[in-house]
Amino acid sequence: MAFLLSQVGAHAARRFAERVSAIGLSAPEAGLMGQIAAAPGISQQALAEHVCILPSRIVALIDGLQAKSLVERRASSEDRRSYALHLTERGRQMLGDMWRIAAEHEEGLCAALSRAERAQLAELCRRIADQQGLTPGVHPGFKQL
Amino acid sequence: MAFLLSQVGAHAARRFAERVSAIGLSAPEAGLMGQIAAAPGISQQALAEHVCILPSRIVALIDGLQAKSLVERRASSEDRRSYALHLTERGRQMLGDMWRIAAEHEEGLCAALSRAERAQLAELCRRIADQQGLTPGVHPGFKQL
DNA sequence: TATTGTTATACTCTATAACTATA
DNA sequence: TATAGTTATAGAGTATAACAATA
Repeated sequence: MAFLLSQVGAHAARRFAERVSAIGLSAPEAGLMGQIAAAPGISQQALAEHVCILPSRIVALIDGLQAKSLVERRASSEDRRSYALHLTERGRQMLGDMWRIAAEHEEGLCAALSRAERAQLAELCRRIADQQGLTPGVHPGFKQL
Repeated sequence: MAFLLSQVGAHAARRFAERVSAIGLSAPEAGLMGQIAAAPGISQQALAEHVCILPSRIVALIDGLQAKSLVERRASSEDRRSYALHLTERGRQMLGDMWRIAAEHEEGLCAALSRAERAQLAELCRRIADQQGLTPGVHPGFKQL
């Protein structure tokens, strides 16, 4: 059963990655944009700690998002060492597309289940996630150790 | 919800990998040993196709398992190009340990759920897996394209 | 002295193509 | 000519350490 969960989960992640690649995003990029939207002005270090990615990887990911004009690094007012990360207008539009794609993905993935069954599945997964200490909204795919 | 599934699934995979590493196996190695046990004498090509790993990666994985004396490559009687893969006696013992670890893992992962709820979760996941065309026992973690 | 962002580096995983020996 | 196994190689992803600017 643990295998089954892992199997379905990996399949879901893979299909989502395929879908968002259509708008030029990788899954980690999409996840990071969601986190920045949820905490505008966050620093790279704080973001790295929150999603458990190494700071060196954050740099590369933000570089990519900045090159696509989806995220901007603003100078922080308090600490001249750090940046305040924000989505650009284009980034916000892209995030909207991303959520539309996520909804389609969800619909496709759960096609075999009724609404009631989907709610039931969500509740069981949520109970496991809570008990296992998973941070809501943070994918363990990025996690060292 | 798709995200939740992927999150819990990735967590499950990660914890399993940590657990089997205690007996010196990686998760792909453990999976491959299970497949060989289920189809003794299978060739590397057939194995590669079945689990959707590239033949070149199979070579490296089987090299590793052979170096640990868990798998042996016997000469095929029909086709001198191909090998027939078998678990060694030590490999069978190791697979037993692996199943014990998998059972512990399952118990730990589902600690938040009652027996009835686990069965319910398994059934819902199985329905998704069937409808999505996932091969039972084959993890999409190894899958190109 | 410690911290933020960054670069350099290494190791694994994954993917492609080319080679060899058989068929 | 096609196939099984193999090798070489290149590209991601991930981890470590070290560096410059600032605190």
